[in-house]
Amino acid sequence: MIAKEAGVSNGSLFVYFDTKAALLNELYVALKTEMATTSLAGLPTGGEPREQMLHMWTQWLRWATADPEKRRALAQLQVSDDITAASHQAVYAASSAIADLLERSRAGGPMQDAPLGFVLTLTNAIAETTIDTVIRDPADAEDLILVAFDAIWRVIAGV
Amino acid sequence: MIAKEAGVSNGSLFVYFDTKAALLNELYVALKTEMATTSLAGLPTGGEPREQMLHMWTQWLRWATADPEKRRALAQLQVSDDITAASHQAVYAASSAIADLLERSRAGGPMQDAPLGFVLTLTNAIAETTIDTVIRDPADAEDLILVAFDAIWRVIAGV
Amino acid sequence: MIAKEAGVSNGSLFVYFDTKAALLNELYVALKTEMATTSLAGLPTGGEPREQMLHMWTQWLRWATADPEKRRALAQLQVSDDITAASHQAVYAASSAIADLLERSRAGGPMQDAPLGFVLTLTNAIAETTIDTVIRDPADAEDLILVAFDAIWRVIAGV
Amino acid sequence: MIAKEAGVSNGSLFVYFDTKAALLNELYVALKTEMATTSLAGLPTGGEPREQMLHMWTQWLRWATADPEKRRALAQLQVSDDITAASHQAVYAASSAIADLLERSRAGGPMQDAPLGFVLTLTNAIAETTIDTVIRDPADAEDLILVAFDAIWRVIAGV
DNA sequence: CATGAATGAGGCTTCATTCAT
DNA sequence: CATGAATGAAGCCTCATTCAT
Repeated sequence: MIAKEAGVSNGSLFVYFDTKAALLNELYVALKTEMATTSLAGLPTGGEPREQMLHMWTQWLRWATADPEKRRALAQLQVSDDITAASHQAVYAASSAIADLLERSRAGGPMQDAPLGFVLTLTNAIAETTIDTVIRDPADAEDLILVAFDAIWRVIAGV
Repeated sequence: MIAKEAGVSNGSLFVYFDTKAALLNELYVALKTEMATTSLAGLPTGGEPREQMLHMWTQWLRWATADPEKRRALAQLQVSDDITAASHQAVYAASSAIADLLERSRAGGPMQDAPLGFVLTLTNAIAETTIDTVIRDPADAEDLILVAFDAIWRVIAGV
Repeated sequence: MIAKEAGVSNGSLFVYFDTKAALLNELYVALKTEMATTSLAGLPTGGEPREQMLHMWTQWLRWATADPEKRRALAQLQVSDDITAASHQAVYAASSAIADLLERSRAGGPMQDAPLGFVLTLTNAIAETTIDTVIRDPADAEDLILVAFDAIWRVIAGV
Repeated sequence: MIAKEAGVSNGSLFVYFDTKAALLNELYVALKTEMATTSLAGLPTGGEPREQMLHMWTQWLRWATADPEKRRALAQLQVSDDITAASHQAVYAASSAIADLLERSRAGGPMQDAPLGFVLTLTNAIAETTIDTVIRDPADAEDLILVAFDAIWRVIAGV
């Protein structure tokens, strides 16, 4: 199915990926990296953490809701047995700019002593829940995105 | 594999479940229902919403962390194409007591106008993130559970 | 499927038939016997062979076209590996009255020296072809039945 | 069983045939086409219809009796639910030369007004009955084939 | 005698992978 | 490097049959 969708022969897949799992892992890392890159594009430098977070948040949700298939793929890859710890680690590394932003945002807040990885996955989980809700019912997307941002900000910064 | 694990013949599976998908759907609903029931067991009646939420939260996390395999199964079932809308609906119905508690908890707070379903899935997502983190590294479970509870409470009640 | 159609449990089938093949054989013999009996009912005694044949022919086609499912079942049973030589023999025996009629009909004709079994199966084949055609397109049934009778009579009696 | 007989792996079957039914349909059309082609090979052009029919008849029976397994396969395929209307149609189309011959043969005879398809299946049925009889008891094959030809000729041309 | 749960062999099909061209 | 035929293990499911109740 992947070969057909890509318009190549099934054999060609194995020229570039040793196994199916290898392909899935690369896809996973690529999608997550794309997501991180897109979310951080044009981040207002020198701005307040909250302003920067809002910027990232908006782009993040826009990216994911614009392409529900990618979102759906990620949802399944994230829990798949095929994705190795190395891939998860690579994603974590590719998210360092986001981690930095979270680090600055939580400074002095109730989450300042939690493991950073926890704060990151928490943010991720809230974003994905919001995305799924928006995809399922795009009616009040604008409102929901803001409500969700206030929520995540309360989680991280506490205000 | 399921048949062997269950100690019955493969054919016997199909005496009770018409298809593999039917089995998965029943399992999904059963696990989620068990989770909801367990979380709500012994809920202090007449207590404050926050106190009740904390009770639920604690039991929820205890249930999930006590049985990582169930948690892992749920993680994959939740995003599986095999789970029908009817099953998701059944789970939603079985979660009405939790929904009630959330409804009371968010009264007057920043989430009071959001769709209840969104608040429910958000709570779920935060819980699962916490669970996964605890399972992966059970060292500081106690702390993390409380930190996470404060976070979810900020999300819902805003304080 | 047979059990459900019959409104009994699957187990009950095996109270009356040792194997599925046994059931099919009994069904085959029963259907063929019913067909023979019906075809010969009210045969004008003392009439000319041609008159008797026409009588049989008409009733035969009527029986088969009235119940296409039985016809279809017979078509498949006839070529099934499950039907034993004994069953085929039993059908042959149950068709003795038809055989007698054929014997009288072919006397002095071009088929008088052929094996009687061949004449019988030939008659059968022509009847079934006619039946299938009538079932598929019942429009000109009356005409076709007569045209076919003339044909079979030419085969047997040669006129 | 088919794969083993063919000396290929089971999976290879599905490289060439999407389903088992597709294979059976192709086999059915191929066998019938082979039969038609063989029967008509070397047809004496410009001869009398009767002479041509006899030629076809002889080759037809020779082909079928020479390979009882093919005959047996056809007997079951012909009544199988797996064979589609399209396949039956394809066979009909591949039999057009036979149909032509039948058309010429019945001109002015008692079958001239019957549906051509009926005459075709009738001829087929008589041939198959003859074949089965010959296969079962090859002793007097020569005689039977001629007796049967006279019969089919009486059916079609009436003489 | 009737039932229906239990069984396991077998059937059709998919699919990840290999490899000769 | 690209292809696609070939493979065979594995997967889901059906079904004839058995047997305890």
